Amino acid sequence: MDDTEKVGNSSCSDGVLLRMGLNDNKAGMQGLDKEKINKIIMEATKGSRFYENELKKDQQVNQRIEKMMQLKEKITTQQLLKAQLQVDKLVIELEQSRNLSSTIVHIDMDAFYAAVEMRDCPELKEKPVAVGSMSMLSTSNYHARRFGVRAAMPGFIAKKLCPHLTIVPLNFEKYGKVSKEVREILTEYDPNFMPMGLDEAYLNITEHLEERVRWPEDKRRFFFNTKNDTNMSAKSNEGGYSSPVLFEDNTPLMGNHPKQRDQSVENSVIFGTSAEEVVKEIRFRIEQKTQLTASAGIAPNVMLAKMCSDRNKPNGQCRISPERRAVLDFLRDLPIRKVPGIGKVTEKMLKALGIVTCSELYQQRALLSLLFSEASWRNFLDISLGLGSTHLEKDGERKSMSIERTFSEINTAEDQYSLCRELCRDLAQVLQKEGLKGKTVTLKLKNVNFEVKTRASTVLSSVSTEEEIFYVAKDLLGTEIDNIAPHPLRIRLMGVRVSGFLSEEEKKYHQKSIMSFLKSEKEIGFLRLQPGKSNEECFTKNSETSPRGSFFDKKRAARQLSRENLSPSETVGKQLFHDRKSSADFVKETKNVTELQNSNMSKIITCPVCFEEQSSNNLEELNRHIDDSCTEKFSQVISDKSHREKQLSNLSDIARNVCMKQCLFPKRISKDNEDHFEKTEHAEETSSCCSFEATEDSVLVCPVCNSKQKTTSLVSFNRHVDVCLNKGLIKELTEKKDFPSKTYNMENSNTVGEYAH
DNA sequence: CGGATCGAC
DNA sequence: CTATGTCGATCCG
Repeated sequence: MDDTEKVGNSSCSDGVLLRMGLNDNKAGMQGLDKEKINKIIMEATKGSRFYENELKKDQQVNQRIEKMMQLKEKITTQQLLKAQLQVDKLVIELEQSRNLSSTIVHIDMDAFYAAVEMRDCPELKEKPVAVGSMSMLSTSNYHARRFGVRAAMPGFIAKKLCPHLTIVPLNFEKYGKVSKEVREILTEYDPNFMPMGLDEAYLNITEHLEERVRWPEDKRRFFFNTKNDTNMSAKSNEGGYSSPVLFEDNTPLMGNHPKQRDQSVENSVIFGTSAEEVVKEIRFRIEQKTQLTASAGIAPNVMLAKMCSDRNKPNGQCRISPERRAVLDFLRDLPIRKVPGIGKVTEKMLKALGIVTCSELYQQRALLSLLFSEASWRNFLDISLGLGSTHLEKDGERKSMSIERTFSEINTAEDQYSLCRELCRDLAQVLQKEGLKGKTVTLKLKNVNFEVKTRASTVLSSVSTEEEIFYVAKDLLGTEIDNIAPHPLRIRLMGVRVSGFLSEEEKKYHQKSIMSFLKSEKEIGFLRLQPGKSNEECFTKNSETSPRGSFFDKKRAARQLSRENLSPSETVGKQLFHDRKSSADFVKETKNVTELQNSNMSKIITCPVCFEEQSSNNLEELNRHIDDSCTEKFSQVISDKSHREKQLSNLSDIARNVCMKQCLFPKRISKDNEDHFEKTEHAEETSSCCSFEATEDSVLVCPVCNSKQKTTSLVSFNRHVDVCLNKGLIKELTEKKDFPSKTYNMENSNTVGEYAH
């Protein structure tokens, strides 16, 4: 959305509020200047709980900056030199991998929600308009922006800035429809285009361009929608901008092709075959179809395309030609805040280091590699080189699903619990619609002082129904209520999230193991932990002898849990208030369940492991089902292998193979004498799948320094390998005489890049 | 794993 | 009166 335009100047200590107000004020136009805007905002804000919290957050950021500056002081020129060598070696690699062959387009509808509302209500056309409510605005039109009215600003403050502002409530259904119309156009240019919200999308038009050169003119001819003509020209004048005829942007619409000025058909236009022409065509068609304008960016990668579309909005487009030089020129004076992924906080931190533009980001690359995490400074480096993804990766599987609501203060436990239940119910509904179950439930609370807390709990088996989610969430909530007692918990927001879904891969693995399990006992020899004995015997034995933390203990815990959870849903529903479960209560509940089971009432029982409702109330049958579920659960544990393989993919190539082998076939060089279950010994010999369990306490050898690493986790092992790799790299760089040929100079280290100064 | 934070729409 | 809702990523303990 073009109205999400990043604003903010958070470098000054009182910058908290500035981010809401800054606005270029076109000279001579009706509106307010920055100073006035900030004054009004400040008056409306100061003293509020919200403001106090903003100040608090701001101080936290300042502390982070202080820490960073202290770290910076400790850096020696030696360290900086080493870092420079290391980073610049990487720069060379990155530079070699630069790929300019794709054409990525970013389409961004102008002030989308506001534009739709204005289109549908001519009354609004000449007025300042915002979409949202008195408490929060989603967007504003350009007229309103001149008063400092922007997205993410509460409506009541916007009203103070601009008393004539019309606030239109959100109407997502309508925006969805319009969005769909736009997408129908986009899909013709890239069937795999990637929508980002309702008003933005990325397209990879590389293939389209290849085909298009062979297209006859007729395929590139489009007609004006004469019916909407008047409407349309009014539209491109949105907010009083005296902009022009369609496509009077940076380049003339018709380009140089003589044939493009086709007069034979009065009300049609023919577009050329270049990327610019394609994008003009897209914008033309969008406007003809929806009466709304869009801005666009064309560039060799996603990041650049996004920044590019920002350049000439509204109703304009911009292209970075696929040349290294053009990319670097574009970036040279570009403020880092314009870069997607760089927000208010990062901007402020970098500003503390004197970094404002992308070229400055490049100049400080060595320093940044010492002050920031690997992921961060690598990202900074990519940004300053103008590197980004050259294709559109379809987003992966969903990782979490959540729901949250803001309300006026709620401070009684009773209301809080019923609210929590309601959230769980609504969440369960959408969760089940997508057929998802997750193992982690997170409760989010925001108190009346705007302080946010999250509390999570991971359970053994995936949850998805209202009851299951609430069962976990209510305890999290209870703990928070208890923690603050005797004060009441005064909240203004509550949210519930479920995460930890089985990935598609895991689902398949899971399914497969169930299938083979059901198919025949013989075929699942790998599951059998002790040859010659049945699985059941194995499980029972281990559940008695295995050390704490094992799956079998968890199973037992699950059974315990089941006694609480087995109560039929109505009971669970009633037991909710103030049930911090005194042991007496617990006994009562348990007793109820026992009675229930003994009686022959036909109630629905929920399996504590798989959480499926069981029609039978025969205890034996139920227990058998629970055992089966546990077996299933066990195969899930095995399938965790794929997780670790994913982690391994983060390792360097050299390290990965070694590590992979060792993880799959761990060689136990030494081990503590405690906590070894027999199971793993057997498992190691019989199957690599089971042996994975044993990896936790095995010894890995660093593929770089060859020393034995006793790891408790792959993460720390990875860290060690990384350190070793870095050491090796520095050594290599300092020892090699032929590389680099130039001497590195701290002050002026532009040996690789091309930024001036 | 859990919690906080950042950033995007 | 009155400062969103949802999601993914990352960092740290």
